[in-house]
Amino acid sequence: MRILIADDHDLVREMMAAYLERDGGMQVMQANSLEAALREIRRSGPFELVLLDYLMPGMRGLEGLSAALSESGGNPVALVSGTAGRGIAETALAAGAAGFLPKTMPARSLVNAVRFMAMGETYVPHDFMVGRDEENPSLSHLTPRERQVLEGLTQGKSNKEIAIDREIQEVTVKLHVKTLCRKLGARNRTQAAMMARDQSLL
Amino acid sequence: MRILIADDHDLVREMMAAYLERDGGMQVMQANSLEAALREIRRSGPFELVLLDYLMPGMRGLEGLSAALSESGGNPVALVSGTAGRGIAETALAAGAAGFLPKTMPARSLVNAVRFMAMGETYVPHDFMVGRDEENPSLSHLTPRERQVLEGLTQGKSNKEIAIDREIQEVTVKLHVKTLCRKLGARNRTQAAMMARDQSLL
DNA sequence: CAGGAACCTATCCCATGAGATAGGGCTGCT
DNA sequence: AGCAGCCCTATCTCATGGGATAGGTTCCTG
Repeated sequence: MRILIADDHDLVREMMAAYLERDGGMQVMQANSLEAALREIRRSGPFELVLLDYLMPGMRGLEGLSAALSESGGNPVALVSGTAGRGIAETALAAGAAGFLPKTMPARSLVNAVRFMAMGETYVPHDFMVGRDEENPSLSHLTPRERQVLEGLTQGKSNKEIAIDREIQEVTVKLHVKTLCRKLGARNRTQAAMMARDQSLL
Repeated sequence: MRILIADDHDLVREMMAAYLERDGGMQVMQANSLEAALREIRRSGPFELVLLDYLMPGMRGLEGLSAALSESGGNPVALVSGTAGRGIAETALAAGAAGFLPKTMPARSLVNAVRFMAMGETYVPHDFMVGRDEENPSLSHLTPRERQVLEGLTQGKSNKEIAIDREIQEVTVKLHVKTLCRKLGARNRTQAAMMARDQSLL
């Protein structure tokens, strides 16, 4: 079985590769950025599974996932992350990911999960999706525009800057900021930005 | 050689343990939180080296490091982190850490680094500390008060709230915010907060 | 077609943040 | 004593953010 692991944390990636090769008998290729991963997919053909780290140079949220999906033409692509919460996981699956592997999962489940996904199934740890539904905002209730505005907030931009970026009026940005803060339970833009960053909502 | 790895990312920790046992011939104990690590140190005696993940339940910045250091009585304790920058590394070494291992380091260096630190030496990847000195703020130029205010900013607090917390006037907080933003190169409070969080300055 | 959802805009109002300027007090160092 | 650095405060601008209300569009779905 040929798979590709893309993660900029050399330590983690190389150890995962060693583990999957030794305990899973797989052939593992590696890349340390999204760009390198795409190049590898183009170069050495389709993989039975591609694992992408969620926080990696070039990923830009879930854009990288889409890029990898279209590049690997039908073959499964899954996300790996140490920090992202269910909000990300849900969005990733909706965007076509084959699965989501939190780094808090036990190592012994890894080989099975990889095999499972390579067979075309969708894998998410059971205990990862259950639990708090209301308690955890999970940004799933944010509209696309609100997400864009929130992205601007995380970059410390002013309403005016965001308005220019998105080509809308400043008042409209204010509206989105207000509703987005309400949905997230934040008292102001800074808190909203920190929550987004903390929970890796974006 | 007996070492202890404490990391809440089961996947990463278990694979590191497997790697060090197989390729390094070491005996590796594990813990998934600071508390568990301290318990393990007390229970199964001193280790030749303890590896602590920087972001782990109970760590509270570098408090966890100090706790582990005093608990393991003279034996070396090192930090591992995927996100922290040189600001943290410097502070950690100053606080008595035996070394700092970024997760971006190559896996093959790991065994050597561990052996090195277990012998009482201090290990930090060379390419990690060099380079940008001015470019990277590293918060070392912030005064104690400014750090406290920055902490408030990362919690999304208003100037008034911070003023009450620290028992100073609101105007004074504004002054600190202004100078702190200048030092960090941030254009506003939100950017300053995000920079602090990004680089794990706090 | 009616209703909902998401989006956009406008106009007010008040609170807050950002910035400049000008002090005074304290500490530690030379 | 003089200086520098840090901390605190005051007063005064202007810009920005936060919030309410009201009304408009488009698109999709029952």
